[in-house]
Amino acid sequence: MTETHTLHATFAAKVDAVLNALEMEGVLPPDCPRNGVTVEPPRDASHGDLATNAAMVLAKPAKSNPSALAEKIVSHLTADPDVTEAQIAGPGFINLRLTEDAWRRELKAIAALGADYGRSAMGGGRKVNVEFVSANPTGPMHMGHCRGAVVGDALAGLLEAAGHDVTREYYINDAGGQVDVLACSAHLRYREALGEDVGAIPEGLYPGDYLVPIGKTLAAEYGDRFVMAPESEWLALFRKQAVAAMMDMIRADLDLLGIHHDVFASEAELQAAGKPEEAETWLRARDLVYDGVLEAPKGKAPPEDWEPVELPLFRSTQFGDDQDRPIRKSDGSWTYFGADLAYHFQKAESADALIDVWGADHAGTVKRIKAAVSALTKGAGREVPFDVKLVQMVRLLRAGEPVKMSKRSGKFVTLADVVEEVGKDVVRFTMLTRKPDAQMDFDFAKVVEASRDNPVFYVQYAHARIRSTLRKAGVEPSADHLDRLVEADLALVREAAQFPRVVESAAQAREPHRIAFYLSDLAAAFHSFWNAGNDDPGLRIIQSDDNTLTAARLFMAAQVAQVIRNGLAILGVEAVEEM
RNA sequence: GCGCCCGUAGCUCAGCAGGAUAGAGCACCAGAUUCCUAAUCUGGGGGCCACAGGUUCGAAUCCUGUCGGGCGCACCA
Repeated sequence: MTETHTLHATFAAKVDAVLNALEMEGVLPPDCPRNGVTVEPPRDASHGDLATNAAMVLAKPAKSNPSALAEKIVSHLTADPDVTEAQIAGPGFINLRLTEDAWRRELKAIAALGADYGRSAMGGGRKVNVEFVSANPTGPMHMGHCRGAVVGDALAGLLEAAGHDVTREYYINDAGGQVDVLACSAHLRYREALGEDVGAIPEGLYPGDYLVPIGKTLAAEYGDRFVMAPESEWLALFRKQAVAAMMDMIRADLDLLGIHHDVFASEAELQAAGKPEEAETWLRARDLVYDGVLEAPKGKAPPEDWEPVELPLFRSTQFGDDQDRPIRKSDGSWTYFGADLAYHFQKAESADALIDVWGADHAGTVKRIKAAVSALTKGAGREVPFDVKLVQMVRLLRAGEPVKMSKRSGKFVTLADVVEEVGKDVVRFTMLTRKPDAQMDFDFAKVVEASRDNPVFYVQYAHARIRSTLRKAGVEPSADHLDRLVEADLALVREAAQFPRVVESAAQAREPHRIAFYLSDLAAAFHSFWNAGNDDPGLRIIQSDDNTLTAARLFMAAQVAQVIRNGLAILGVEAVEEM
């Protein structure tokens, strides 16, 4: 816990200590649960620096009323040398005002911790597996994958910052029908590479040009031996090579976004290792899998080829799902779900918690997989918490007009195109400026706009302003005379000092977008401070006739920049030095 | 028909697992540049938090129902 000596953490601990003392005095009952107690800045800054709801939350268990309990808490808190004022307000809030010195010390703490300021030990080194992207290995990444990729990676970064041991994982769906189609498409390109006129790519195969180089590679390697050969001779081979080539492309696309997975897990290898059979045997032994016939879909006209078939079904209805779900197809091969439950069980063996980041179009499958993971891990004697984060679709716009895409022709906007046009940092930050479960628009024109309503720019601009001032000042930042700082400076320090608790609460909620919103707030506080220097020259950072004040201001500003940099780093965005 | 997500200012969205008078940006109106980046800032108007009940000291937040929008509904991943 060495890295949590920040002001917010310190005061949370102090309130906790007061509650301990009250417990000793018999005011509070022993072992009273305190999870509802918060210590955070009040919504209205005029109320003070910090506020706690402890008296309201604990009044009932203490068999007292909020204001009476608050009085007792306040009498302890006023004894603290860092507290100048402790007042009871509203229904029982306790508002604290801290000494200016406490904030000056926090400024030094930011400097001392540097890039580590904001890191937390909250996670206690728990192992969290975050599976994200997991795009089918049948082509390059397109914008549909982008948001999940960024949100997943930023979530992983956030959990790391909050003290978790994070594994970034990608599940390669290399065992289903789609990769057979890929292999057939590659075979066509292979024939084409050998000089055959294949004409238009038939319906049902992947038409994209990206398969042309695969065909050439296969032609160079195997000559014409597979041109007339039956599918059974080349399918597995072509599938393997095509998938490998697709994964190289996908890895390159992810690299453009600065995303690097620790583990790439293959569905085909999982099946080859017999993992789904193991899971099935286990589930059958507990009557969680049985052979049954599903009813035709209700409400809508059933598909033309629908027919009742007996399949091995997982009892997901026991866990709130609409119907039981097949784990094998009628030909005996595994369904996606059948393999996926075994895969999640495998992941759970080496993790304390699992998180999947999925596109919202898979929302309908959340219940069954959560049910299966719960059943399997509980059955193994160690239930592993499992969370599915759904990210909504992104609508691509160009100056307000939807960007047209045609799936049939294989023409879609690739991730590489977008990154090339607007840059990695813009893509990443923009994807995090909306909570993931709301649809969002991504407008090529707006995201590169240099204005207040573009948060990417706005935050970067604040950082660049500070850095360029530091370069131009001609005075070294110094903490020697922080007593020269005035209220306007300290207001900025208070905002910067929120960072550690923002990281913790964002990590707890598993919502990286909160970091992005906080950075916008901090940037706004800085721009406001900067412009205050227009009206009052005494508030400018550089005071040509006063080197000690300049040095103190530079020190303060440098720490604001540090916090912006640290926040951006969690999101995987680089801070710029100038604009 | 069923399930999931969503409904907050004219527009785009926050709202920190129930807290104080619901916030920001855009747009609109009025202002600030002999000065470290005005690519910015200051002030103003603008709200039945879709609607109706419920839970409690207290609800935009939790529960139920209604209305409205999006997505998904057999061996596709």
